[in-house]
Amino acid sequence: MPELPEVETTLRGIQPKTEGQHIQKLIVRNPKLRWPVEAHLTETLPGKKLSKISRRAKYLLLTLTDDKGRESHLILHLGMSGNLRVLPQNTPHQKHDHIDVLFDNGFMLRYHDPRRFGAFLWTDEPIMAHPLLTHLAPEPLSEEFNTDQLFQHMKGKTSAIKAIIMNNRYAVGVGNIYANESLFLSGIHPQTPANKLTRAQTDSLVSNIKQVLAKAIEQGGTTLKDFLTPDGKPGYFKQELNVYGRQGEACPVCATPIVRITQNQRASYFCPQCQPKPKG
DNA sequence: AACGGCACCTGGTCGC
DNA sequence: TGCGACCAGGTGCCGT
Repeated sequence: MPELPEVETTLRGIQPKTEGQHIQKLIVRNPKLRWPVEAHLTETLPGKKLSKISRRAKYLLLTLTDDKGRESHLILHLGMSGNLRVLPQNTPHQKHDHIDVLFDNGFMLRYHDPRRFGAFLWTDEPIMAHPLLTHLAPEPLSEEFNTDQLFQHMKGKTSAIKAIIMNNRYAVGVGNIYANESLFLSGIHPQTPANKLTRAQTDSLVSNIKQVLAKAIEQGGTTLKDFLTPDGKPGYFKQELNVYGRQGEACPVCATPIVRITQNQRASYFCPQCQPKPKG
């Protein structure tokens, strides 16, 4: 499910009933996620206060504080199929409900993930020094993600622009859906070598990435099949999609049929008229 | 150093 | 109805 807007939607949904609450119990039904959920967490976490929830790229960062004021962190990732919901503690678990974090207020945070590509990691080291977080590009909705820095990165890069904006080193939060949509809005063919983009194209792309992500957040993310917000509602951005999943349909701008190709084992969708193939 | 491909999983859909 | 092939919102890691 989750690109940045879905993670942000999840964050906003779980915050009200969990932030500031004390952890009472941790239940791990299946520790086999992308990395094993450490067994000691069922003893380590109870008693700590969930003092703050934040987001870095597609990671959710849960700051925990113990009774001596010492901080530690949970690093959560939803992978391809994960979601988090806040539920009353007596809610029966279903298939793929792998982890419950129970709080003192009677609610729990439930992690559900059929494909188990997600992560549930804990660290008491400085959070931003964590190896999963150090190499990440700036937040896409911040000033630090801008034309200058992306254009700089693209110099000498022969890989396709779509691969670049989906690479955590150069842009974060942009998954397959929003990569395709941003490139469409900027009229850039997804296979264009990064070093062939003009500065004006780069400027347009940066701007459209920001706009697409911001608008998707406003709409509660994109629900393709199984993404639900923590309230159990789907995201409404799907109706805004111009090209993703629309092969054969008319381009909303020029009515040319949308084309699907495979790039780096991922589907790319584009309008061959609005996004002309680069020369050479 | 840069790049492309693989792996990790389950489940839904499609064609035969 | 069953079965195999293929597809899916991510990303760290490995080999070239």
